[in-house]
Amino acid sequence: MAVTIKDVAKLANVAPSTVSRVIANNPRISEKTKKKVKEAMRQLGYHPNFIARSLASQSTQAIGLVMPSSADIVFQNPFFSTVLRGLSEGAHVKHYALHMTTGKTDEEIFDGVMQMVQGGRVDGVILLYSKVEDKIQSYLRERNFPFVVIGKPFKNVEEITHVDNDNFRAAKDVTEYLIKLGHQQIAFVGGSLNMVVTVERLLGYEKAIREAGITLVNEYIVHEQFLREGGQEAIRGLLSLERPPTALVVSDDLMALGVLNTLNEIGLAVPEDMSIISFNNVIIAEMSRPPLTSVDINIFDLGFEASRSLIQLIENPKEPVKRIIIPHQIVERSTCAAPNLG
Amino acid sequence: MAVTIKDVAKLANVAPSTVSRVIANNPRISEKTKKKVKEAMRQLGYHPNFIARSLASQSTQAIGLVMPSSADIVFQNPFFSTVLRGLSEGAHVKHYALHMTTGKTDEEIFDGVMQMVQGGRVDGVILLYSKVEDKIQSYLRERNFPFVVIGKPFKNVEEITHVDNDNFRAAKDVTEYLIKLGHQQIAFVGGSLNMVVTVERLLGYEKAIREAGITLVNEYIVHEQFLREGGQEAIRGLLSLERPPTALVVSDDLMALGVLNTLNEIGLAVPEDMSIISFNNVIIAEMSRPPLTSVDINIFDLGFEASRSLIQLIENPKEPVKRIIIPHQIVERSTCAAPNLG
DNA sequence: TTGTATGCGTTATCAA
DNA sequence: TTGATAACGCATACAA
Repeated sequence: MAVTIKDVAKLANVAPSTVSRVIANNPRISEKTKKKVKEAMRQLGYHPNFIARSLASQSTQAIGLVMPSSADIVFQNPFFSTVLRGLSEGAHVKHYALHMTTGKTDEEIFDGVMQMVQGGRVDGVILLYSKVEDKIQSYLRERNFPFVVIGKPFKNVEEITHVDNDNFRAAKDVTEYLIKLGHQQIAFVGGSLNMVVTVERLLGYEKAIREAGITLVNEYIVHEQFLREGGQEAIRGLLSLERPPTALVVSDDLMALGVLNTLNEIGLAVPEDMSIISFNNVIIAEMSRPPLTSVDINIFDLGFEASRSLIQLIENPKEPVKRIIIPHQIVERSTCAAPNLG
Repeated sequence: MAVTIKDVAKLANVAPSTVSRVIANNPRISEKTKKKVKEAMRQLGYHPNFIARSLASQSTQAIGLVMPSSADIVFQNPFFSTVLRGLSEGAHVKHYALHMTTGKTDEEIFDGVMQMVQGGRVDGVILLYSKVEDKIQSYLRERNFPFVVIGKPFKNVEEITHVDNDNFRAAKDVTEYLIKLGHQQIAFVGGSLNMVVTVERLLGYEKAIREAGITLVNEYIVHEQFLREGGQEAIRGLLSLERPPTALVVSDDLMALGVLNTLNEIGLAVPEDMSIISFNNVIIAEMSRPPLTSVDINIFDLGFEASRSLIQLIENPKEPVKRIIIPHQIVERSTCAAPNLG
């Protein structure tokens, strides 16, 4: 058996409650006994038992992380390593631990969340993604359980604390950037419309197009799981239009990489024949050839701030709902140029 | 307050212990009361409290995950998303939860492990990497705490359950593959020698070289954090030798991508002027141009088996030490060819 | 087959 | 400033 508070108490000749107070750094305790107790702890190599503490104090000092479906290809995205880093560092500041739940199906994930929450394993939850219709968000709201979403909640935006980029604005910026370069035929290549981020970026794209007085072409809007072979048809479809686009707004770097490859196979040069701008600016953006012009959304900060906000929420339930917008910047590299008007 | 075992007991007109037995699926209980209790649980929406259960049963049903330093660039490697998936699915089978600890420095990470372990937050620990001198491994061994390492332990291999590839063999295979293609000047580009995996791969490479009767050239062995600009000098150094290599064994896909870019800038064609073969076969291996010939090490299985083994170890402390070797396969793509003997 | 009582290692509420 | 003592929610040995 491990050494407990009682062992320490015995050695220090005090009551267990006194030891507990020393641990909690209770001010109403004499320097002398504090020192005595600390010495005993050191001697015995005492370490507090989190489980017992959690049970007694009804708080775990742990944050639950909800990942997207592990079956989903987005799970492979370096995005998650990076948010995780931010999340972890944010939690670390306040000495919170990280508890994870994943699952293959939505059902599995939901069960995992229920277990974490009702099982009292965590004090709060962070959703690492935002879907259009999300049972989990409703569930947490109903139970009034502290949670934060990374991304924009689809419903009840005003009532859910979330950390997000202004994806609408970012997409608009990006599209205007292409327009300024002289492009008029700009296509949008996005992921699943079930993800709020895709919706936002699509809307921003459309807004920019409209504001520029360009007519929206339905065929220019494509949604695909764009990795590997899958994306090929979509791109070929785009190129077989009578007026094929001269530029692409791609919703994710990994997708953009797939697009780049497809274009390469077709024999189109980037940026000469086609401009591409994408989002997230993960590590491979700068490692692709040509290096991707991409929107840096500061993924690390997304995670860091999410942890911070959740902890605030946990420690002060009256904390007002917050919406934290992490800034973004276009990182210009080599995939955008003026259109080839040949 | 949440609904507890007592509430259920009251409603079902039984003792709390009876409810507890129903939960535990104790066979010594009549079908009738079991049904009655289950109905009461359903009616009240009862969920067992994991914390209380953990305290009483001295087991948490949670696995602790130790990641490498989040400051480290390897953290960004898609490798981790994939092991995580495997780990998660393996744990899920036996209803274990995942608890994470990360940190920027080795010190932080070590503290995190101590807290997890001594704080009783987890029943066992999985190390997601293997370093040459690792305080954490010694610590866990001393305390006789169940743990599994993904990779090969540097010390006490016979006494630590681990899940690994035969990296020595894989590197040997790969080198022989290049030799068979006709290469005689083969360089090795690896990561930090503090990682056991690097050491193993280097040894395999050397073995193959020697067995083929080729003399080992010290200048052909390079260790670098090869991402981004950093790798350039190393590659340029290699190329400025009087007899530059015609092929490269690169210890990681991401590194290989960096190498590919550098070669591209220098104006060397792959595989015509230089063959490259790398390890891990993460998603970007097939998305690079040209697509990388890479060793698939079945990352998912690495994680899956690690979870399984740890759980076995936890549930049966007498479980013998195991060494699980996950098979590997060379996936031929487009970065290897016969040397250009021009 | 079921109920009673005790303990798991803390925190927290009273008294002293 | 400190010490008893009762929770916290569940598991389990022992009784019945």
